[in-house]
Amino acid sequence: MKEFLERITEETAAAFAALGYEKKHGAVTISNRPDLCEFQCNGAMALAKQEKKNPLEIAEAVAGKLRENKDTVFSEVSAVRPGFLNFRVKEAFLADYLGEMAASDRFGAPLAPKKKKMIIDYGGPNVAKPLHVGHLRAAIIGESIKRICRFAGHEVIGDVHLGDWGLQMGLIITELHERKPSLPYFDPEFDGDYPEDAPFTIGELEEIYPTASARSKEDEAYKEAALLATKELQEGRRGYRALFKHILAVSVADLKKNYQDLNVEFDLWMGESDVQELIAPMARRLKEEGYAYESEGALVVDVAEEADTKEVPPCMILKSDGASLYTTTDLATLQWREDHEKPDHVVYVVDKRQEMHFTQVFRCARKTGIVRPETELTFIGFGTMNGKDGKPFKTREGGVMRLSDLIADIREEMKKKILDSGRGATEGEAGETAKLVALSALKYGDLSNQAEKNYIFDVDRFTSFEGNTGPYILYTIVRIKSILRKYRETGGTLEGARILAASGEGEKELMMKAARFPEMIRSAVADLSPHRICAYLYELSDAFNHFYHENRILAEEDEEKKKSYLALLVLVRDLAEQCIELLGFSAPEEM
RNA sequence: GUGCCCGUAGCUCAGCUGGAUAGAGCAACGGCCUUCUAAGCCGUGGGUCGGGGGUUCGAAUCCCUUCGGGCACGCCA
Repeated sequence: MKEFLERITEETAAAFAALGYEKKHGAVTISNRPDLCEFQCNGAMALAKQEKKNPLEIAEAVAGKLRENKDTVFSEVSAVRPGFLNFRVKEAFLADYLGEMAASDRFGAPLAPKKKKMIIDYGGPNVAKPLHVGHLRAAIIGESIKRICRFAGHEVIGDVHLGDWGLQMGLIITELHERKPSLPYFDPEFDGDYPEDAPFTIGELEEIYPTASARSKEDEAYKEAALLATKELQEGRRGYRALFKHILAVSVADLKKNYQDLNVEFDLWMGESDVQELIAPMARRLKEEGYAYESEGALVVDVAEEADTKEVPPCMILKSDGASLYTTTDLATLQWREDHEKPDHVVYVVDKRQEMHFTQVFRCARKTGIVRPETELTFIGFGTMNGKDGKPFKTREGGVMRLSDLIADIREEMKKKILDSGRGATEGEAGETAKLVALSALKYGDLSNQAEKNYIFDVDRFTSFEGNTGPYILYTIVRIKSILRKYRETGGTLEGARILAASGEGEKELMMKAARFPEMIRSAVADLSPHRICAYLYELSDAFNHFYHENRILAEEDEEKKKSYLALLVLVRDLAEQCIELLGFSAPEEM
């Protein structure tokens, strides 16, 4: 189905065309002066410049043409001062449009013209290290973008892309060796089966790594040992590979639990270690085919382009000591994806400070044919999460905050508020509701800011139940659900209910907001921008709350009208729940 | 040094391809609960859109310049 503005624009465009002007001048937009009109068209002014005519005369001619049409969607058309065309639409037309939306399984939202296979890379956690707030934005934004793309009709794979290779593994192995030297993993002579259970818990693992990391900075011999262990692991030493598998398994189980708390789900749990065997052949090929050459001892590929306004350094494939780096693994990962998934589009949701790195990787991948020429590669860089002081977010003690602690704090805060609200929730109910509300606070707080900008992470503000927050959105949905429930409980049925032409102002406002859902989705999909959805959701909620205070829905005596109100509520509830689903959280029945 | 991003109300942020009086939320103040969840609603006060030029009938929006802040610039990830 067509978007609401498209429908209206068809009519104005036809009027422009009938007068011998280009159709494009008929573009209608939402009014920025709601006191004067609902919609406006500014085309007459642009046209006047081009035709060297009086804009008001053109506007008046168009208005006249529009008034000739008896089946018009407009209830009011006027041409005003410099050359604006102002409109109001017929309530019945609006109601019919909403009826169509309600009957559509996707509320009239457009499907992407061409279905793509996409991979969204938005994890990046390190094995053996707890998730911290630095991983929060990638998870929240990436998850939402994944859902948005799926809603647009694409086939989407979410990839966690674990950091599971490198020195950190050697450090853990070395520290473990010190603590439990008798384990069979360290005995080069051992050729039996290693134990199935890991010789450590996630708690120990999370303590072992920082300890080892700190010690390696002071103890040269220790560091040497760690480097050696890393090398031996990479060369396939049997006991170390077995330990590595344990570390990975224990860590991944814990990560999954953490991501689950965020309502974030990955389809692919690949990591850097999975592409290691691709590196050597890849480097060899690039060298043989003349893409890569030696520079200052390292193997590099030039990726600078003539149009560059800044210097783009060569893309480094191998360090001068022959070791791989971040770039290498990312290229190998693209290679793996090409080989196994053949995606049409790969999207990276990563801290924006890594933009240069991805520019290099993308160019190198294209130049060397690691990806096909038609494969789209997109970098979505998000800004830093700062504390109230405007500096990167830290705990009160100045350390890095663990994600699990942050979530627990917010849940606790929410639970307290729910119990204090005096709505009679039990301890257990409050706890469950608090989980949903906490998630809405956290995610909405993040997504309502534009991803690419830095933002102030203010727990007090996000967990506040007032204003433009996740809890406010949920509260609005819960209110609607409550009314619908009450109606059902008193034996009401919505059989045959349909949305009638609005009779009140708040009602029409709400209906106009609802009608904008399809165009909002289109732009959110086009820009991969969850922030658009938040803005819409807030406006929709706001419009509903106005309507709610203006009308006593269940007490409405006109039965047809009451049913129409309720049908509208069903649509608004469904739209709002579709929106929060795309943002990655959900609403309780009561709160 | 080179390049990118940001600068809008006391605070946190919207403002789409330039349009008619720059919008929200918080904070402040004043109202509205015997009636569908007051976690709400209504109202009041608060802005030379960092500064200066320019393009245009019209600029927060486009161009130039300047100041202030952030970030990135081959062997970390």
